[in-house]
Amino acid sequence: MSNYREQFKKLLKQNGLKITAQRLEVPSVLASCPDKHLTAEEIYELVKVGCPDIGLATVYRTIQLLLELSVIDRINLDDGCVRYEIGNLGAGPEKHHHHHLICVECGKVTSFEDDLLEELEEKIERTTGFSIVNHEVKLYGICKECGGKLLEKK
Amino acid sequence: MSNYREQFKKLLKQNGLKITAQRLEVPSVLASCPDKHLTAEEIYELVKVGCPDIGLATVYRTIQLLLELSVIDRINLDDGCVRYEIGNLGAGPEKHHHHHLICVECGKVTSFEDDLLEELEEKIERTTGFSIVNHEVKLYGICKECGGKLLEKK
DNA sequence: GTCCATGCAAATGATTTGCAGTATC
DNA sequence: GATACTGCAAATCATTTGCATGGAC
Repeated sequence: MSNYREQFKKLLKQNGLKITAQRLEVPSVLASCPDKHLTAEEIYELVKVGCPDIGLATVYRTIQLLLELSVIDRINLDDGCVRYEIGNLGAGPEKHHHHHLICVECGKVTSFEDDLLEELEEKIERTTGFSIVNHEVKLYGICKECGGKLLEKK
Repeated sequence: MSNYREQFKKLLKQNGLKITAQRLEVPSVLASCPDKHLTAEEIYELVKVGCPDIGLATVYRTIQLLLELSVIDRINLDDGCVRYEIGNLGAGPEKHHHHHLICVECGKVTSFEDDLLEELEEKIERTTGFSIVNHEVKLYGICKECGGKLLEKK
């Protein structure tokens, strides 16, 4: 949907923030590759296409802003750099998807269904009295495709 | 057990590595606070007590070594610095415990039972064909104690 | 005696910050 | 026109690396 941009502008206004080309471009880049998990540097390179004079510091500042507004999510794959992906604006604050399957063979990152986690969290809340508000789950393993390829080789 | 140190010495020898005071001191510090999740800097400060001339670089090098030998585990709580905790030497490579409950009120970090996760992982393997070999799970929320205190205030 | 390991200082790489100029409201 | 935002360069912070010295085997 292209009213994504309008929603975002409204969000900036609501928070007393100014609408600038830079602030529009960063989420636009993230939204254009929803499953890519880009680093700040990668975002910088892509943003420069539509906004050639932008500085890296502004990219970082905008990322910070977008995180605070929950427009984007931070992902840490422990590969030395933090990554970001577009969140689902307007879907409500409960709709995180900080849970990834990471293939140790090809590096591909995919998500899995929320509801599987909800079950786990319910059980933990019951057994520990800990009330869960957010999560970050990374499962490392071998994806279907790589598993198939490894079998072929044998 | 104090044969922990002997086990570790054996491990070094097996890998053709030299036994030095520094290499003995770092895991010793980690073992003395098993649930503390120390940063490299914190380890450095503690190691200096028994080994005053050690350099920070050696701490980092030793940590790297211990990670490779699976003597310690890395934990990233996304608070800007990586933390480490002693692993269970000799309990076999399958015994990770990279799954934590993090209280957003008091910052306390605890672990939860493995078997709850195993169930989740089984389900995911069945539904996605992804074969899981390791995990890092962080659940953010409010611990029992803080939950109680918050209720009292009302 | 031979190398591996260490300490120190300098290098690195991601991220942040200070500041003067610039654009938004 | 006031003030928030930006770009640049310098600063920061955790971690790594080069190199000459020192210690383990």
